Amino acid sequence: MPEPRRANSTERLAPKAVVGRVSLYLRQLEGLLRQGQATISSSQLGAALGINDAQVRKDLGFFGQFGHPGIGYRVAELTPALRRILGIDRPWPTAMIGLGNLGRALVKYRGFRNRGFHIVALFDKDPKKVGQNVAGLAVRALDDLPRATSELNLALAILCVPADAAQRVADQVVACGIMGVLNFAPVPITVPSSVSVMAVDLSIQLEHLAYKVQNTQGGVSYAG
Amino acid sequence: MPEPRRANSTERLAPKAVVGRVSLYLRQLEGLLRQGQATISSSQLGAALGINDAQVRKDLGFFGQFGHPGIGYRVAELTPALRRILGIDRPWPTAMIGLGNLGRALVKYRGFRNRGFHIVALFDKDPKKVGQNVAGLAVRALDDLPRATSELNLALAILCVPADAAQRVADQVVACGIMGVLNFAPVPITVPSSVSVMAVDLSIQLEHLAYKVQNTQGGVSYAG
DNA sequence: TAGATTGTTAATCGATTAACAATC
DNA sequence: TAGATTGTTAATCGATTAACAATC
Repeated sequence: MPEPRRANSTERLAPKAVVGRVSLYLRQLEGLLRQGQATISSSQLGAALGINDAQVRKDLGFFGQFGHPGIGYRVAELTPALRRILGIDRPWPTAMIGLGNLGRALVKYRGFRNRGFHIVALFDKDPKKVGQNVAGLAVRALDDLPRATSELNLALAILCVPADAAQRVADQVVACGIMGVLNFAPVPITVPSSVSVMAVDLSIQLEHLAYKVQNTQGGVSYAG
Repeated sequence: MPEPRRANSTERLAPKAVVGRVSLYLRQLEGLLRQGQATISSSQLGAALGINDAQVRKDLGFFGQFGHPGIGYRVAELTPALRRILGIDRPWPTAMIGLGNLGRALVKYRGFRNRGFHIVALFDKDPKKVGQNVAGLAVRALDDLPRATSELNLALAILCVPADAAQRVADQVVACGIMGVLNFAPVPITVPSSVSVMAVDLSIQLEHLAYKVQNTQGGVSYAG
């Protein structure tokens, strides 16, 4: 009976860590839904992910009240609620910019389409690449970005360009009215506060891994 | 004159956030080195990255004393010190496991090799892929992993396999004695505490972006 | 020397966890 | 009802920032 109450209209953006965990909860719930499990408690949901039960409740509490005391959370109820919160209850027409190795691979990557991120236009600066076909889409010139943005209603852009081009391209993206950028270039980009950016810095991840391996007890060196 | 003093022998693993920022400092310093700048203060270094000067000093202080009061940090001194701290002052022979779109792209990606991560062996379960050549390396069967690990001294593995294979492959990787895993599979993997894992979850990043775009003032919808 | 800047301690801020009344 | 579990407040823990003596 209790329709999940409206989220907090105070509308503060949730902390990064909270949003990341909500994505994990959602994945877990999608699995439970497939398995046909009807309800789950915060402690069960947390245990599966190594997260404290109070944390699970607090995280969800950030967005509203979704649980049933004595029962837990109804999987069929919480799952769509979290999809709505994350904004993946609808498609996101997305541009891929930069079709080097990484860009081409991500265009073909299934994981994005599955979550509603539809790559519908490809752009590259290199005239030799323009016109090429990648996964059924023709690569466009970067100049074509403003027109394509309005025609295709592009909302997001994935940036897979070299470091020295990243800021310039980001400026073009912003000028077109695109509101979100996933930045794979190994350099931070600056955008107006109305535009959202998430950076995926692969080298930094790998450096962090090297640090951990080097400093985990037992050491690493074969020479030791 | 003051050779950077030995790092904290107490050897606690630095917090994730600290290590991430140290990677950023290093990149910044490498740029300064190329430009020939001799010294930099914590406030200058921080300003370039939007980080508080006290934070910069505290982060570096975690690993030792590298600065010179009244002067700042000598670029030519701090740069190699940070490389050593992160463990990228030497090559890391790395295996790529799973040669779908993402795996193949990452094998060709220059950013890894530049930082000392040398992908020297490729593995896939699919017999049709075994023997194929990717970027000059022949794809091996997964069964070949133990032998290749000792022959090539493999220290790290990059996992680009589907979700349902991730844990099984991780177990094989651990059994071979590989000490670090960069996991691109959209599912957390469990490994012994002596093994390090960094997860790169592309869908979670994109979901976070959708959340931010949806909840940033001004909204997003064309219907609004 | 005077000015600049570090390394580090103390103060602040934010995030996680514990505890428990309210509720099914 | 008794047992389970939520939502939320208070307590704890950790990370960031401010402040400043020490130093070049």
